[in-house]
This record gives sequence, C-alpha cells and structure tokens, in this order.
Amino acid sequence: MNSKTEKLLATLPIPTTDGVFMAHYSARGLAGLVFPSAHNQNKSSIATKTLVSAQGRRWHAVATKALNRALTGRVPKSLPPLDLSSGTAFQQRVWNALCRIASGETRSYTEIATAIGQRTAARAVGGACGANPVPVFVPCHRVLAANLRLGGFSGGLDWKRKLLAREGIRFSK
DNA sequence: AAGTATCCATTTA
DNA sequence: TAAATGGATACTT
Repeated sequence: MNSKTEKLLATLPIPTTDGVFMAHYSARGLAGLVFPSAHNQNKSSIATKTLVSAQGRRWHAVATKALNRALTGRVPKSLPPLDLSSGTAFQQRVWNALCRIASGETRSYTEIATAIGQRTAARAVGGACGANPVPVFVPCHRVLAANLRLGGFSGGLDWKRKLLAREGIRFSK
C-alpha cells in the first residue's frame, strides 16, 4: 500500500446486469472499482450522494455508461479519468501497459514484464495486476499465463472467465 | 503431468 | 531487515 493515497471524495453504486459495483472517486478521478458482493449490494450509499460535486457526477455518469458497455462486450466510448496515484511506480508502469492492450487481445505476464523492461519480472507483474484498483477499465483480465492458460484473478476467476468470454477471447484450461 | 528452481515487488513479522 | 507471499515460468524428471 501507499501512505500518500489520495483521499476519497465519494463512493457511488453502479448498477449493472451483473450486480451493483461500487465506484470510489478521488479529486483526480475514478480511484477504485469494486465487484458486486453481498457487502455492497445492500449497503446504502445515499449519504454520500448529496456530497458529490458536479464534476464527480459527470465522472460517475461516464463511468456508469462505460462499465455497462464493457460488461456487454462493447468498447466504452469514453472513460472517466482514472486516478492510479495510489500505486507504486512499478505498479503504475504495469497498469499503464495493461491499458494498451486492445479489447479482444491478450498478453501473457511475461509479455507485460518485457514491455516495461523487466523480462524476468512476470511474477511481480502478477502481483501488480492483483493490486489494480480499477478492474475492467484497467484490463487486468486480458493478461493470461503462458500458453493462454487462465492463471489467476484476485477478484475471482469466474469474473475473469466472464469478462474474457464477453470480449470474445478464447483461452485454454 | 508433476516436481523443482528461480523470478521480483510487496507485505508482514 | 528477514521471511513469506503471490493472478509466473522454464526446466527437469
């Protein structure tokens, strides 16, 4: 973790056909996205709603639309600004590399490692992927292990399979 | 198809 | 600081 993490301004729900995601916003943009869970399904977030700035509402509108598009296998027309300042330098390099993977494409952990100039750091790349605060938009799910094996996924392998399937990506095992 | 050795940033003790 | 821990890989049975 990082001590100079940007303070969160609001947490808003994003309803989708797959459940209610939770979006965390900082002053810089979307700083976190959480998969639906029993925890946030019932949780009322109405309290924070009235505190959101006009800019925050705008970001949230964009994020909501983008997430719903992404979950239905379409490419989002536009994304809200992402605040990845909470990550270490290494993690930000990895996340940045992930954002360059086009929808429908995949890379291996080694390829990402090579892309950021550390061919042997595949394992560390895996760690950075797991630390990704904004899944889906930062496409950590498009990273497969060597030979297109599935590998792992912090947010649950079911999600990884589902996201890949909706982008028309094929993988083995 | 399993085991083993080595990889590297982060976390935890 | 040192040891443990992952969304790994490549090499060796």
